[in-house]
Amino acid sequence: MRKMKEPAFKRAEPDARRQSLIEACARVLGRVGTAGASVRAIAQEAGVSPGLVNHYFDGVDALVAATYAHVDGMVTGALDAAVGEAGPDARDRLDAFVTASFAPGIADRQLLATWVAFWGLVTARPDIARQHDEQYAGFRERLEGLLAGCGVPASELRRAAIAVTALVDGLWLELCLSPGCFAVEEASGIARRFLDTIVPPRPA
Amino acid sequence: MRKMKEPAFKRAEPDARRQSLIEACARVLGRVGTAGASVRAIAQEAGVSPGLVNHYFDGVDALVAATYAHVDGMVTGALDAAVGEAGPDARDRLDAFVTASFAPGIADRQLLATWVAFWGLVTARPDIARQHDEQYAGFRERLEGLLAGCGVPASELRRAAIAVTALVDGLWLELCLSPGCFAVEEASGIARRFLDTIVPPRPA
DNA sequence: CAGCTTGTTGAACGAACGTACAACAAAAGG
DNA sequence: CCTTTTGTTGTACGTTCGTTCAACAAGCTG
Repeated sequence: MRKMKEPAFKRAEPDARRQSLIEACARVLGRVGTAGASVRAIAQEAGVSPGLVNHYFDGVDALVAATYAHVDGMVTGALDAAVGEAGPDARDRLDAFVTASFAPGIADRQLLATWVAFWGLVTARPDIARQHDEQYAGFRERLEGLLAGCGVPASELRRAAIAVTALVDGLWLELCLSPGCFAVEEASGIARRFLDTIVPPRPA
Repeated sequence: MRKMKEPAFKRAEPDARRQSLIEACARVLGRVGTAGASVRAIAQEAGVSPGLVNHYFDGVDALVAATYAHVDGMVTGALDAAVGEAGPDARDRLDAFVTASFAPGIADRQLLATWVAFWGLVTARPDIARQHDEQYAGFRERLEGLLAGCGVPASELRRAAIAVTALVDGLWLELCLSPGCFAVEEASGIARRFLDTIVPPRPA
């Protein structure tokens, strides 16, 4: 029987390889936390050699930033999908948005690890702080659209979006950090009740 | 002129030394972030030799955990002081509590750095997760007391405390991460308005 | 099949890390 | 003043880190 010489490695398109490194980074962050997310650990998780990380990213920080952007995009996609499935009613769409924020896979400790790693860079790196500003503004803008659809007056739109974002983020954070403290249903119940206080009642 | 031989170092009581190391750790975390908070950097900040850190703490993680506990105690003290200065009215005291959460020195990026470093340990270390559970429960309990004083019924106390904590934490977090996005006054305004919706109106 | 392009490897390097420990000296007691 | 105690030092060790780069091979081209 002839021994087939297997290829030592497979080539990949730059974008695909970048993607696989990002996903490996997210997995490592979720498993061992910020401290253990070294170039070597991430490369091993992705099944490639350590040198490849520096070939695609300027150091671990840049990879973490890219991972944050990617995970943020995934979350945004999941929330948009939930809004899309909610039907035409504006309030139903808003409720779907906040409820999906606490769904399993979103309110997840492993996901939080990516956020925490990113926040850890904000303190010392102005460019990372700017990236956070932009993505946070994007999230708020999305929420402003949903709130406007529910009849929140334009003059209060900004304040309402900041408030809802803060409440959802705070609930999400504690849900990730202390999953046993309160249930997902409690979180979405609290958020919905809060929405009742800032959204005009729907016409009966 | 006789040259005085200055002492090469000064001894300190164990508690005082521990305290100075904790404060040095907080300063280093605030300046260079989680990644740069090494044993050597913290020891240099405290003006002592590197070996002393391991003499008082079982590694950097334990020091970070102790720093978190210390900073949490300082914040609690500041909030309690604000409540104490607020006078006898229950609602005034509650307002003082949440307003003080956004005061300069509390909503501070350097303070956030300690929190982020601590959160980074929660993912991988169950004992750290338990410590977070306890301190978070303590914060919530304190808030439940203030809410009860305002006439929030006992059956809703738990839910209300979770909600207020989440909103305050969410506002505090974004205030630290993106100080330019909205003002401190906006944050406390949002929080007070939220309190109006869960606290029974005071008797006129 | 030969040649070229380039994604990928893996070792090598210096720097920084956590840890341990023997030597030292400051403070206290006699 | 001498002895004891112990907080503190500073070095040394082994490990792990990020980074670099010459060599290699996979896959395309002709």
